[in-house]
Amino acid sequence: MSSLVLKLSSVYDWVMSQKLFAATADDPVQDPAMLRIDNPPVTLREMALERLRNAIIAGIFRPGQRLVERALCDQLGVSRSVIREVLRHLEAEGLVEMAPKQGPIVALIAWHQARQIYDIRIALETTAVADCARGADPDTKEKLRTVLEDLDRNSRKNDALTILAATNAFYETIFLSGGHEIAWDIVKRLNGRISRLRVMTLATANRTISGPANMRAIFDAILRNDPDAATAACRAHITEAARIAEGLLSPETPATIA
Amino acid sequence: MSSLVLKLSSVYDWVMSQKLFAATADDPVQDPAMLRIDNPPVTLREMALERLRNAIIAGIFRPGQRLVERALCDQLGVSRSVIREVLRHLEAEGLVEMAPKQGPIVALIAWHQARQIYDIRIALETTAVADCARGADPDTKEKLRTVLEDLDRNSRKNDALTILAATNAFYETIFLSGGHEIAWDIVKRLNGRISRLRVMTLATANRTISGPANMRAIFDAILRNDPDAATAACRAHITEAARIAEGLLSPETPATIA
DNA sequence: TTCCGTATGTTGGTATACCATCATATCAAG
DNA sequence: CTTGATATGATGGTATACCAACATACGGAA
Repeated sequence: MSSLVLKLSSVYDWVMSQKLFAATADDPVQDPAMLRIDNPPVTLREMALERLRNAIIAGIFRPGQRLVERALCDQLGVSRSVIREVLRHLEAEGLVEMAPKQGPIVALIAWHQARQIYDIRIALETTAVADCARGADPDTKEKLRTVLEDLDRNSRKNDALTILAATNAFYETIFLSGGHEIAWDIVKRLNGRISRLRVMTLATANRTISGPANMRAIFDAILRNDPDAATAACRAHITEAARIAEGLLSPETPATIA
Repeated sequence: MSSLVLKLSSVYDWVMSQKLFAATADDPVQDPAMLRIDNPPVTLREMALERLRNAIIAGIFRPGQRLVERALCDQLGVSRSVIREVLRHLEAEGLVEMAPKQGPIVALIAWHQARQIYDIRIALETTAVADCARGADPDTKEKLRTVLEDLDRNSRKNDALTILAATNAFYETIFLSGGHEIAWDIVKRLNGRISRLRVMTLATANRTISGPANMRAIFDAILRNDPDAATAACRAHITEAARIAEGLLSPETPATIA
């Protein structure tokens, strides 16, 4: 770990690949603002933020691990100003905590918190899928179909991070189709906080089977424009994930996952 | 506005009054960790964060207004490092946006976003009040009664910020009694983003009447341990607030409230 | 009068320097 | 062997310096 390096030199392509700009660019057909030159002022801070966030979510930095500022400076190749501003952002996101007298550490997650997160996801995601089932346009349905195909392909390879990305794409499509950008922001943030749990959950054998099955049930309900069925399937999906997560986390020490 | 000064000198008492530490100190009876000395490292950054956040929520800085870093340095009496880290935090909270080529501005709120926020609040708050109604202990009920009394007293004075604080205390009690700390964090943050709307909504005459009435209906339902009635009353409370807010915001220019 | 180029001042982005504090190690006294 | 005091190294908190880029104002030329 001491040799970990996350250099930012020549990461422009990487940044571009992260569709950082999806939030600002709408459908080119409808949005004349698409003509904007939009030379994106990719700042060091933004790059470092994405890097560090991904590193934490991917588990490169373990929960509870100290994030020594000067060490991060070396690893990322930027100054402390940048690192500290990034840490403030991640702190507000809940991914980093400030341990008293110690400085920043990767946030710990207790089961009673994870459970709340799953509950909130149920509340927000069931609303979103129901809305989507009520009025999904053909484009959305087609997109969901494509995402599910990707998921099926990838679920066989059992690459947790890839599956996670596909799952995110699935729900992102649902949320955004119903105009729930803010709710999606919240869910994204919450998912970041339980990312380790999600990876561990996916590693569970039966999860790679029933997870996609549940999502297909949601998809079918949306195709049939059946909000109630979609809600039920969504609730089942998250509830099951939460149950698996509880089995993984609950027996651990009283409040943390290391 | 140019003479605005938010000096931090000798604000220790103010900070203490903000119950910054409520999150770290639990019930002293149950929590032996309460014995900790806990010399709170009140950092300049934390003070500046609270100050600036409150200033934005209170409307001292208007939506869309530029937050020039060096000017804030003068107004708050701290260096740019502190200001910039605070701005990062507020940016992650959604209270501040980074305008391209311009720097930070107070976040604008469009009605289609405000509407989403009210919808999310309905999802989260109905869940919380239902849980509270299911298993509220006498202490919680007593606390709610006290808060409602405060509200009645203050609602006559028509001081929007005070009423807002009492309303927050009401819901905070409900959320925390059911162990929904994370949901309450989310709601708090969302409320910050629509704080102007909330103040304007409260200024509406009939709101000062029906708002407390709705909250009393929620309270009564909790007293009777009637989750369904509590849910309905809560939904009515938020829906009504949203309707008033829509009337205030919707006729405005296409996407912002200034 | 209009248009264009230059100069200037403001702003955010970045890096670095300094300081108080805390944790740890070392060592001496009991 | 244990306890306590001192020294030292590391860490976060804070302030400041420097720079590139942008916006604006001004002035001259067509």
